Amino acid sequence: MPAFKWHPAASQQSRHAVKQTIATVAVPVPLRRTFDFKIPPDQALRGPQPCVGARVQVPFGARELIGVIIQLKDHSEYPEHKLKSLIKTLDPEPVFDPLLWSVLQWISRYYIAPIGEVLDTALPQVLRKGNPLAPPVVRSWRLTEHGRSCPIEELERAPLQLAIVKRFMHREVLSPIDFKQGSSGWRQALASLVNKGWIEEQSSVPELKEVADSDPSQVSLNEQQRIVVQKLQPLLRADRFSTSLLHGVTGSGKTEVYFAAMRQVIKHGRQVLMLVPEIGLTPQLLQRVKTQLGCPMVTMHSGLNPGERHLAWWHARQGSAKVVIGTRSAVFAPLQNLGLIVIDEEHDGSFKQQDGVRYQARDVAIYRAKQHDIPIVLGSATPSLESYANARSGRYQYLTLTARATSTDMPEVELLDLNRLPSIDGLSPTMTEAIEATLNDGKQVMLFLNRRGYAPVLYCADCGTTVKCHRCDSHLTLHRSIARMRCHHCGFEGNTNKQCASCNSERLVEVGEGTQRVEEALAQRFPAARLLRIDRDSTRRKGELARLLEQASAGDADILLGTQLLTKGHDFPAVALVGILNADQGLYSTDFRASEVLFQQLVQVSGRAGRRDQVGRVLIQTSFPDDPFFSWVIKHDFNGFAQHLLKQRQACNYPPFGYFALMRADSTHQSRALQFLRHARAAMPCRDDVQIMDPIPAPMERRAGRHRAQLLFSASNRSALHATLVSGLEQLANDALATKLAGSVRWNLDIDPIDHY
DNA sequence: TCGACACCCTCG
DNA sequence: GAGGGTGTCGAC
Repeated sequence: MPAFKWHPAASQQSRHAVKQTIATVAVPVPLRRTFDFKIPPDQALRGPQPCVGARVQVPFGARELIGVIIQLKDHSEYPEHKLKSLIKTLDPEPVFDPLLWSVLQWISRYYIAPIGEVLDTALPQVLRKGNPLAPPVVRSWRLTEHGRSCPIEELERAPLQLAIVKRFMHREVLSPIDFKQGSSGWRQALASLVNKGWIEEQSSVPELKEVADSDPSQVSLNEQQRIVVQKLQPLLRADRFSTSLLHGVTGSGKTEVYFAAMRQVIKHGRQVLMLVPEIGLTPQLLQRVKTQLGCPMVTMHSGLNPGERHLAWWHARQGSAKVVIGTRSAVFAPLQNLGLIVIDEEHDGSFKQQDGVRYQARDVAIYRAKQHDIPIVLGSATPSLESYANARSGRYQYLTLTARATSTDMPEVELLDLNRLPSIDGLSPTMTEAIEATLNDGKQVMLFLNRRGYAPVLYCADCGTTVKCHRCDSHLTLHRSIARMRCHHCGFEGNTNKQCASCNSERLVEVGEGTQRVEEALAQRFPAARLLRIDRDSTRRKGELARLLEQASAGDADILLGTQLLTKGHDFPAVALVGILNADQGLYSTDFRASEVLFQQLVQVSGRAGRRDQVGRVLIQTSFPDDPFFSWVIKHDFNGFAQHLLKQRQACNYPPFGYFALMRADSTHQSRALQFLRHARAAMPCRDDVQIMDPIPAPMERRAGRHRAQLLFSASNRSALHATLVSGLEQLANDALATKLAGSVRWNLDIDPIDHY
């Protein structure tokens, strides 16, 4: 693999190596290069002896940054007198273990991402800020012998201290959270008590508790699950790299298979990493992991505060956590004793990081498994075409679960032709009747509409003007309940006008329907039904989504109405009818992946119908009922559809047969983004096996006040694409005009992009 | 003459 | 990406 100028090959050097005087440091800036610093002589050095992989504090321009040592050497290419010195070293040892280190180096190479940013994303915030590489501790206090023997009357003139001592009568140990509600003077009060020797302070690392009520033996597998687990056995035992795709229809019980595999690995004293989609980390799943695996576990996801994150990271690193379950970024969890990686819903888009370092966590996980020489299991009811193709070609072991675990049949799917059925507020009469019948049966209805708000367009009946966002090329969506117009692309929010801005007409028409409009219509039509709307607007507050989902699956709702938030891996056992109110967005999209995603959504959402011994019914409203797309949907024929898509993709050399990279640029100045990309294109070396398109404006040219453009690269071979980009970027850095443009143009590179916006 | 702002450059 | 330096322009 080529070594890049900005990214010298790093070898994990022993910290006892010959004394080196220069440290090459990766700093967290979006620059694809590293910087050299002088290492002060021993007596002047603050902190432990520098070693590769350790954090250091360095002067950087007018700032001081925390970076990571990439290399130690005795000579710098950069003039000696211009070098600055390390301010201090922070770690006596590398913060990353050698295998994770090599994964991070690979990410930087593969995604052509600045190594400083890569390392930065892999560290918990607490360590990024330069805190010591030490376990997060909580302080607590207990009464000393002296305190016990003293008469509390002595504290009569210090009421707060008295109150604290009284608390120790009920509790042996008190920690800061016990004082959070109380008066603000508790810190001083505690300090005085410590001074007097009444109480003593201790600090400890919060321990991971074993689960008390777990019962790992309770799980029984059905025949298919047992066969799959048997096939996994040799791979789990082999102690070498292997990739398996577990393709199981919705409700087939993939989770039980994961657990069986995980249990076996844990039994042998190894750790397990389980990645789930952002939405998938629900209390429901965590409860199952806890009770069925019954071992110390940590979660890693965006809902944790920095302290909690650090604690989870620490337990993973120490090996005290046997299972780490988390979202995308958990792929960087420090696990030295890793024995298995599981990726649930591997097709899910949330595994792709969409800003900063644009990595695909599934692919990183596979590379990580290879480094650790361990098995990885990808699971989905609707695998990504990439994984599916790999499984069918034999590169991955292909495991299938074709029957639902509870022996219910797959739901029956019917199409409702919107051309023939008049729909009111997004609901055709047939749909309304079906909802009514289901409610009368005392069963749950789930409705899916991938559009939030009340109406996506507000249109003037007199002059035809629509209300647009002034910062984006898009319409403002009406949110009637709060009487605001919102842009779903930049977050702009404005008041609703009673009159048309251009002709003052009051005949404003609400065109199209979002979840709020349907909610209103349903409330009118079925006033007795308990209605739960689940979309980003109704779940804005933290934890609200989990709460609503719990409420829904507990059966405390008759109609669930929601956007794609509803589609992902949550069990609603009582749902008997699933209605898809508009399947057509995505059917004729410019994005070649749109139909793949739509199919996945339809299958996932249909899969919510009819679990627990009742056959469900799925109704899909569409204006294109004759589109061949639906013939596969109706038959639940993922394989047929996937084969069809693969043929199409192969014919035009699209992923997974060809490889894409997308360079995006945006600027406040119209045309500058395009101009920059033209320079970028010109800087790229020409070769037959890499196609570079002409730069084009993005599908939504203006967004949040910035003009956007993109440049698409495609190749039938990854390394050719990679080599082109690397040498092209180097060339681009020498292009004076491009550099000048880059001042006002923001740009980024997306390797294996999943959407082309 | 001052401050606001856009632009540009550097960062070891 | 952030911070600082420089140049431009309008207001006072």
